Amino acid sequence: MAAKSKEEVVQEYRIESIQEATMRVIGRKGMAAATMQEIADEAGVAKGTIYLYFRDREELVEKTFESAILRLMDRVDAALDQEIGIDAKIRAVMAAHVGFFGENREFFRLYLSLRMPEGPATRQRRQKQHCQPHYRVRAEKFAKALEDAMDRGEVRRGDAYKLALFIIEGSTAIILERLNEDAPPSEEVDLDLITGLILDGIRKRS
Amino acid sequence: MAAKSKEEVVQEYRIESIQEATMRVIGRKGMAAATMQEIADEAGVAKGTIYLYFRDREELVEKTFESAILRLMDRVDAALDQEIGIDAKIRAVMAAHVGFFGENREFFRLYLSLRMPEGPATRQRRQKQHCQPHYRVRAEKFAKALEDAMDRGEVRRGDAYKLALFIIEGSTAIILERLNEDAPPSEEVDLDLITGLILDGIRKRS
Amino acid sequence: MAAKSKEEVVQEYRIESIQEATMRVIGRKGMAAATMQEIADEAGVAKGTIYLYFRDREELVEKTFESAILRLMDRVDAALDQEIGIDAKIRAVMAAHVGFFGENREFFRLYLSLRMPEGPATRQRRQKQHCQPHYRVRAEKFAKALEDAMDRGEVRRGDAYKLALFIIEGSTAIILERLNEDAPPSEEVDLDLITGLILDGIRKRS
Amino acid sequence: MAAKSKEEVVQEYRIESIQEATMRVIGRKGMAAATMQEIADEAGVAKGTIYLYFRDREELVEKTFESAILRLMDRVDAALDQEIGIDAKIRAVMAAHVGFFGENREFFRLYLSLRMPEGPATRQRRQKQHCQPHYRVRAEKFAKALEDAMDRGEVRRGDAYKLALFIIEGSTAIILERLNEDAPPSEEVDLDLITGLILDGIRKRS
DNA sequence: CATGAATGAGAATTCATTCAT
DNA sequence: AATGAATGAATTCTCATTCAT
Repeated sequence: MAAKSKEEVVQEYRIESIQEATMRVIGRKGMAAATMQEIADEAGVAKGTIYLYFRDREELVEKTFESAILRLMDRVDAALDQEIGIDAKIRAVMAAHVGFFGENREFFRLYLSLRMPEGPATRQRRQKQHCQPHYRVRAEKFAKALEDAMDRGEVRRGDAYKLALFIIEGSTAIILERLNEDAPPSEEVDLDLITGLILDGIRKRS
Repeated sequence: MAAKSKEEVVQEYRIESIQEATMRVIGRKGMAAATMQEIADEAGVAKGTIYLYFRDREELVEKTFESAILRLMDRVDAALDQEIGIDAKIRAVMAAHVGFFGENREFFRLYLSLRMPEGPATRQRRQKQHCQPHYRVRAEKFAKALEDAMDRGEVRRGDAYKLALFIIEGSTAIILERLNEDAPPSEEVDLDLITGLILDGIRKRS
Repeated sequence: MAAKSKEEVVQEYRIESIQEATMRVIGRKGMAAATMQEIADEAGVAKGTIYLYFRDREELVEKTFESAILRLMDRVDAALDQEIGIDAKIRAVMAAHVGFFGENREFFRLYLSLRMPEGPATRQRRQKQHCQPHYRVRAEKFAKALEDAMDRGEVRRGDAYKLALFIIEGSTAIILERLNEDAPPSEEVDLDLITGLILDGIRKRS
Repeated sequence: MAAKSKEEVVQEYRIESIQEATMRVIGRKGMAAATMQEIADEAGVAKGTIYLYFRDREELVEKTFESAILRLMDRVDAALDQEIGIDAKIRAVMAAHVGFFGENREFFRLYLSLRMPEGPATRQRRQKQHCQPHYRVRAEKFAKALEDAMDRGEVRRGDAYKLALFIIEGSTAIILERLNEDAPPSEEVDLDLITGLILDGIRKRS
């Protein structure tokens, strides 16, 4: 059995604590002001140690972003994979988002900095952006669920990918707003708002 | 008549061309990699000249962002101020966005970098964030239009501010996606998609 | 006879007001922080105008220093040229210093920056130091008076030049201290102190 | 025994060699023209290394000045603390000065730049002037010795602080003159001159 | 003559990255 | 493997000087 050697365990632990430190520091100072030194201090390791596990700052940030977003996507996948109606599915996906960002508030800044593709010709100083795929992957997964619902007649036909983009970004805006609110309403209230909006729009119907 | 002296004209021209250069360079390289030197080169002036018109890099970026966003908001305001139903109004607002971003593609990166409040404790190195207000102002204006529509019975009652956030961010995602598409569909198609989604949701109705 | 043309008068007036401005700004900000812009503003002329009358910053500062020190030296010369005993002469010289610095408080900083030879190999960025001569000239004039007094038997024989240096710098220290005192004593008191020290030393005699 | 760890030794060595380089460069180029790059080159380290040991240029210059002046003051204190008559004491103090400046010729320019309080409103760009105290402290220590001598009847009563200023600055002038002389006389000759002048003045007595 | 916008060399400072211990 | 002192490229910003108007 894949029994991890002590070295592997230590290694994984290091990687994790460095990534957590990275997220905390970027969450605190913002992407541009987060220095390797401060990240190292936060992680309780020496600056040089970081370079044993990550090629450079860019890779560190990217991998940190990726591993967080993967955890988010795991939750979202779990929601999407359920055999439930599109109503419940959307609600579950949104609940996954709300829960994740609530538990990982420091991820916020990192997410804002890297979530979107930066278009062509980006590869400069900071940010060489191999991250773009995730954005698409996430949207595509959601689009797939929408297409299934379209097939089942639950949802009107349309460009599922763009709908997915709209829904993800729109709901993210609300979720991030929650983080800034002094007294956010219960999750239920915001979830109702989001799912209601997505499913039925804002138009009043008799 | 407020006849502008020659100096004022020249001054305005300088400011404009520097801001345009700023937008182009940030559009090309990204916020972090855009250096004063490259902006100066792009604008065809010396580095020092920029400092005659802007206190420092921060003010340059901020003012550049602001003047662009003001142009966007002018268009949006024009759309919102029309005496038309919420359907048409939303479509007009979205059309304003699509048009603006289509004409100002370089603004994209700058917009992504500065549009959102960065939450508490941001005031670091770069970005003292006087930009935040615009984000809220824009959302609030839109929220006001929604509230009016609620009063008129066109729209279901709900948290207008959060609805506005959702709509703005969601539609922005689609608009930005257009910029990356090799062969974007006609504006009409995307506008139909967006307004349809906002007004009626995705649910299929018999 | 040398009737000054209007142009010459204007020219002299310009030079004078620029030099006065230079002294005031250096007096206020210190040598290093005094910029051409601020000097121009203080003088009420454009930056470029200064360069019509002075080759560069260095020449401006030097000439400003020189013209002030020449005024000081005129007073000192007047004191030295009197046909009076060395006691009275020293007192008169010191009175000239006290009076001059009292009237030209802004000169203080400039004086501190330039008074002394800076040794070999100075010619750098700021300060190419053609000013050194004055320091020596002043000391030599004073030394000449001491030598005369030695010849007349009023003063013990010794290295008149070094005595002069000692006396000038020592008394300057006291005079500058006056400028910093909130409530300086009457000039007479400090003059008694200085001349007493120079002439009779500090030793108590029966 | 406070055995220093190797790191501490290395650290102290670095600090010392950077400070020595600072003194040499300022001695050679003058305060204003001494750049961090040249100081680094002179010290044989990289520019960045200096910033590991000193916050900024100002702190570097200040600390360099201070540590030199402290060494001078140690010597002066040793002279002042001796239980000897004022004659011998003054001579010893002056000998300390002569010796120190002879051994630290590069300190000269730094000393000229920072020794004196620059009067009110100095706190500008360069020089926040924590250096002022030393000037006063040194004068006050010397004044204290003079007061003791007054109490013992060796010295006439008078404003001890101003006398001290006079003596320090006056003798410094002579000592600095030595540094510029091609063939300075023996120390003894100058010391005789200085102490004679201070104690007995220049007046010839029968 | 006077102006002041424009210039660009040059200075301080930061920080990702390396490498000897 | 871990460290952290050292590095130096890169960046921002300043300001003396020039020159077209």
